This record gives sequence, structure tokens and C-alpha cells, in this order.
Amino acid sequence: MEKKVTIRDVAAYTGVSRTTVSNIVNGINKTSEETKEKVLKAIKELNYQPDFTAISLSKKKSNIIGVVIPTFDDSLAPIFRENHYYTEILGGMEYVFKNHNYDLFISGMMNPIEFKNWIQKRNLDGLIFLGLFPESVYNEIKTLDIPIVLIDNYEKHGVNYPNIRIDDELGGYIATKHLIDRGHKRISFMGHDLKTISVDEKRLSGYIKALQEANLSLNEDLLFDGTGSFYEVGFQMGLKLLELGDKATAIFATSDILAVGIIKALLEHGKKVPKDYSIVGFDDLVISRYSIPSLTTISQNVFNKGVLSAQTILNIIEHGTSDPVSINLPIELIVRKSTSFL
Amino acid sequence: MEKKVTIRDVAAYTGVSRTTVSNIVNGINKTSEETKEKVLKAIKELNYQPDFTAISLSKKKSNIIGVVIPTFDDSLAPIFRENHYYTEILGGMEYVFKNHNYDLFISGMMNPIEFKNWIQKRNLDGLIFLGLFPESVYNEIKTLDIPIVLIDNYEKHGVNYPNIRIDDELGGYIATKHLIDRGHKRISFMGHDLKTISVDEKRLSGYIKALQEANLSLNEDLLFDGTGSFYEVGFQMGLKLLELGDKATAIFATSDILAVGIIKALLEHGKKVPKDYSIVGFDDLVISRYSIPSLTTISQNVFNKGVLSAQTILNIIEHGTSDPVSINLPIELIVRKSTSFL
DNA sequence: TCATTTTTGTTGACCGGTTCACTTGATACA
DNA sequence: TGTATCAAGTGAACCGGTCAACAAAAATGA
Repeated sequence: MEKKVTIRDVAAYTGVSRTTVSNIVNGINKTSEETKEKVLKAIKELNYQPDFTAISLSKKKSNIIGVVIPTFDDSLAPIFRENHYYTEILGGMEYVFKNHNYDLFISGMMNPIEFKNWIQKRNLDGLIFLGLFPESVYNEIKTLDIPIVLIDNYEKHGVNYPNIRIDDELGGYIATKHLIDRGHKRISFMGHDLKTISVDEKRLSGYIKALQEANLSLNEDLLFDGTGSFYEVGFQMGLKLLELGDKATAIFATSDILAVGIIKALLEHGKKVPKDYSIVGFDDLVISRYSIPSLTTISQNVFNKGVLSAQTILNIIEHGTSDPVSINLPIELIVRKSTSFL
Repeated sequence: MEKKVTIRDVAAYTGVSRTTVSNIVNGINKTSEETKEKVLKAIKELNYQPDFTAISLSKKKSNIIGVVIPTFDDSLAPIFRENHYYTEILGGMEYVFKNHNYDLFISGMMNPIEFKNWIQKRNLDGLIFLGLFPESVYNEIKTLDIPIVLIDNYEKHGVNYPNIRIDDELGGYIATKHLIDRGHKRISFMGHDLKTISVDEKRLSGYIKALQEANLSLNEDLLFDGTGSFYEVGFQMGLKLLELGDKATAIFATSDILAVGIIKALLEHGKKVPKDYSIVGFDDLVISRYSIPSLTTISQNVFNKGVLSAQTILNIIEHGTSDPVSINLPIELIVRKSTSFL
């Protein structure tokens, strides 16, 4: 077992004080070129690596960012298993943080108190909320004044946190408009956790707006909402739609994963996509290119969403730029094979 | 900004020494019932939470486990984006660690030195290798004597680390046998990173064994290997197979994701699955139930793999049971709709 | 030349815990 | 009664850094 090299070893080796070594390591210019060189050489030779734990303790800065995702039972398992939207975002964050020497804790939701304790115990430098949480969580965190960035959030929390999102209402509008333009008049809306996931509410608004604009009536029977496994929820909604007979000819699903599940149900019952049902998904996940048929979808650069939120929080942490720049990322309709003219 | 409650506050509040508080918190029985009660009450009242950073520093124990995944450019993004096999395993780990008060760092591979520094800088309590790494990595880590658990590993590293895996050769054998039993004689093998991912090598062995047993000749033209995005690699392999004409009637793909890509290519060129090509996947990821057609696949309980590796490393850390219990998890053929009789 | 400022560097307390060596008072033993 | 044993608890050093206050030497200025 090798002995760890500490700042004291470097100091002793070069005959200089700990503070001097510390200053050099941290780029604080208070040292002559001569000594600086000597110390840097020693650091190389001894392979000295500053201990993050010690730094955390004295600086109260851990170089760890917490990412929190709302979950039902505090377990991230379902997220990792099939919420490719979230994992792609995580990929974007990881990419940025890795290059800035930050590490990442990913956590499902806990109760507000545990949550706060976690932040304090771990000396987290920042928190990214990936999705929507109960108001009590924000209230608890607020007292800690730790940098926070929100993703996909539409609530006000008394504090003006930067918010990375897209125009979800516009997304819903474009998706629905596309179907209307293709001649569809009876369009079903299928969402997920409408009451708790605000983006789907907005997308529903966009859907309604598009219908109204085209003078199409809103049929409540065609509005679906579900909770749980995305694939399975989509599958079940597909079945329910089939039970309704031929009330609809098109579907706007608020997620590509949902769409895959829906298509599965339809095809299993002898329907064709897009011949019998045109479907628009959302997110443009990788799967949407390889699903059968490939999905027409609203592309939001999911990876980029992760990248931007990471950069935003790093800016706050390192330069204190806390002007809450909320960013609306661009979206785009990608037409593939799951939609056709009626 | 609230002030953090420290062990000194608790000590002062109860008129007892820090050591005593520390002992009580850590369950070291050196205190009278009376004092213990008094202190526990104070802890509740003040909401004292021991600071993990401080504990890390003095105990040299961080309650953080590092999970490392081999990546090409040190970025986990591709993994998070489409390697659902890895993310499902991560889900299993997270589930266990969360309940034991451990947090998780997930990292792509770095060079061996950086890697080692990371472990030291962060005082990691253990390391899980998810996949196969260059020998130099193990050599570097070996000098640190930190608990290590391997997943899907077939190499010996001079040290006997616990290894969680399945019998991959058997998996390849069962998959291929299934196709042979269905009357197929010209079966293609499609793998991923054969030189660096040892599980695929083993699965290839199983494939060869099954062929030999059935007195079928091995056709090198039908052996495919690729690198990069799983979906895309599968897609490209599908195209290549088509170029070969009707040399094969069945495919064994070493991953469900690969299989989805393959099927996509075949269907886009007018072929039918399973009518023209029967396909067996591997892993039984969620997607295999919702793909079109649903995939016949070798089921390994991926989630459980994560759970077991997490439990194993916790055992080593907390009870020192370092008897390297390597576990071979059971596998099972799941017959769905992507295979049929010739 | 002497006072002042600047450069370069050091010392020691501190971050919030743990741990080893030690004290004190009570109990047991003989 | 004297000594050994034990339970309950304390003090101070320590983990590996940072930082404010201070000090010595060098440079500046008048």
C-alpha cells in the first residue's frame, strides 16, 4: 500500500512552507519564479495530488454537483431502465463536468429534510433539478443558498433560478399542427403524469391551441394520461384507443418512448402505422430513428440541454454570475415515417 | 443562510465532550444510558448531521463508490444515450447504495494514472469495474488495495477480485441452439467490439460450439464485428448482410440494441422478420418487449447484476469478507416473435 | 540614507470530525 | 486496607488542506 503524498511532503522536500505550495497549486501569484519552478518540479516528481476531501472541508467546496430527479419510491432504477430522455441529459452534463473536474451525484427524490441534509453532509457545490418537485422541496433548499439550476420547470419558487427548457407549448402546437396539415381531424393526445409533469401540461395547451386554430373540436375521450413505466403506459393507452373504435386517426404522444409503446399495441392488433394511425412523438431520442416505423417527432437537443445546464451552474459557482439566464432551446419538427396524409 | 450544526454544538449543548458525542453517534458503547439519552435528544433537537467530508478526512472513508465504465473518449455520453444495458445495471446499484447511505460516482475510463489519482483524491471506498479495461488500469489500481468488484470480466489480474457475470459461452450456445432447433443452418453472428469486450468473445465461442455440435460449418463471412453506436452498428451490419444475398437465414446478435438496429436495416430493405430472418438478441432489456417484432433473447437479470455487485462490494467494505465470491447469474432463453421455424 | 511600499514567504488557527492515551471514581478482590 | 479492574468520560493530536495575520527581505522613493 503506497503512502499518499501530502502537501507537507512537498513542502519538506523543497524546503518551503505549506502555504507556498498551496498558493502555487491554486495559482495565487505570491511566489518568485524560482521557487515556483522548484515546487512544480517536486510536485511532478512526487506525483502530488491535492486531496479533494481536505479541500472540501476547509473551503467548503466539494467539486460535486448533485443532480436530482423526481421519483416515486426514491429509486432511480426506473429512470435508468427506460427514461432515455433523462439519461441523455445526464450524458450532456457529465460531458461538461468531467472537463471541469467536477463529479456528479445522481439521486432520486427524497423527502425535503433528508434532501437538505444530503446537501449539507456532502457539501454539494450546486444542485440541478431535473424535472418538477413538490413545493416543499424548494422551500427547504431555499434556506441554504446553494447555486441551483432548473430543467423543464414552469413554477415560480419565490427565487429566480435559471431555467433550461424549450417552449413546450410550441412543441405541442407544432406536433399537432403537423397532423392537422396532413389532413387529420380526430387527433388523440397521450401524455404522462400530466398533473405532476408540467411540460406535458404545456404540450397539451399547444395541442389544444392547434385544434382551436383549425376549428377542430376537442374530444375529451381522446385525451390520455398515465403513470409508471413509459413503454407500458404507451402500450396501455394504445389498447384503450383501440377499444374506442375508429374515433381517432392520429396521435400526438409527449414522448418517443410512449410512442414506441403505443405503436406496439396498435401493430399487435393488426393496425398499421402510419396507414391507420399517424403518430408524432417528442424528444428525438436515438430510438426514434430506429423504431419501426421511424418516428416523426419534435426534436429538442436533449444532450445539449444537459450541457447547457451544466455550464450554467458552473458559471454561477465559478464566476458568481447569478443573473438567472433562463434559456429556451430551439425545437424542430423531424418528419420521418410514422405520419402520413389521411 | 443557516449555520450548520457541528459536533461541538451538540457537545456544548449537553455539557459533554466531543468524543462522547462521537462515540454515541458511532454506536461505540462507552457511555452511560443517561448521558446517551441526553445526547440523542440534543441531536434530534438541533438536527445534527455528521459532516461526511470531515468523516472522510479523518477516517479515510468517503461513503462513495466509484463505478467505472470503459469509454473511448472518456465521455459517458454514448453510454447514457443508448447503452441501456449499462444504465440498467447502474439502476440496480443505485438501488442498493441508496439504502446503505452510499453515494455513487460514475465515470468513463481515463488513463490509468488519472484514474488512480481520482480514487485517492476522492477517498473512494470501493470501485466497480463495469466491463473490461486495459491491463495497465488494473496494475495501477492494484497498488491501492481498495475493494474492487468486477462485472463481466474474464481476465485474471494477479489478484482475485469478485466477479459478477453470467455464463456467456452458455448464452451464446443457447441462442444459437435455439436457431438450429428452428431449422436454421446458415446463422450469422453479430457482435460488438469483440477484441475488447470479452463477453462477446465468449458468446462467439458458444455460437461456434453449437454449430459444431450440429455439424454445421462455420462461415467466416457471416461473422460480424463493429465499434461505436450500438443501434448504428447493428444497422450497418444488417446492411452488410443484405449485400451478401441470401447467405443466411438467421442472426444471433450479442445485444438487444444491436438487434433493433439490425432489424431496422432488414425491414427497410423489404425483408421480413422472422419470415426472412430469425433473430435472437441478448440481455432482455425493456426494449426487447416493445420492439417490432418483440425479440427472442437471452435473458440475464441485468438489474440484479447491479444489485449483486453493489451488495458484494458493501460486504467487503463493511465486513471485510474478501473471499472473492464470483457469481454466475442464471440466464434464460425468452422466446418471443423474432424467431420462427425455417 | 532612512522611511515606505512591495514582494515573498511563514506561522498557527481552523474546517468537523476521529482516536489514542489518559484521568477519575466506583467496584471487586484478597 | 491496599491494589487491581472497570466503566465513563476527557484532552489533544491528527486527517490534509486553507487563510488571515504577521515578518523579513528587497525594491522604491525622496
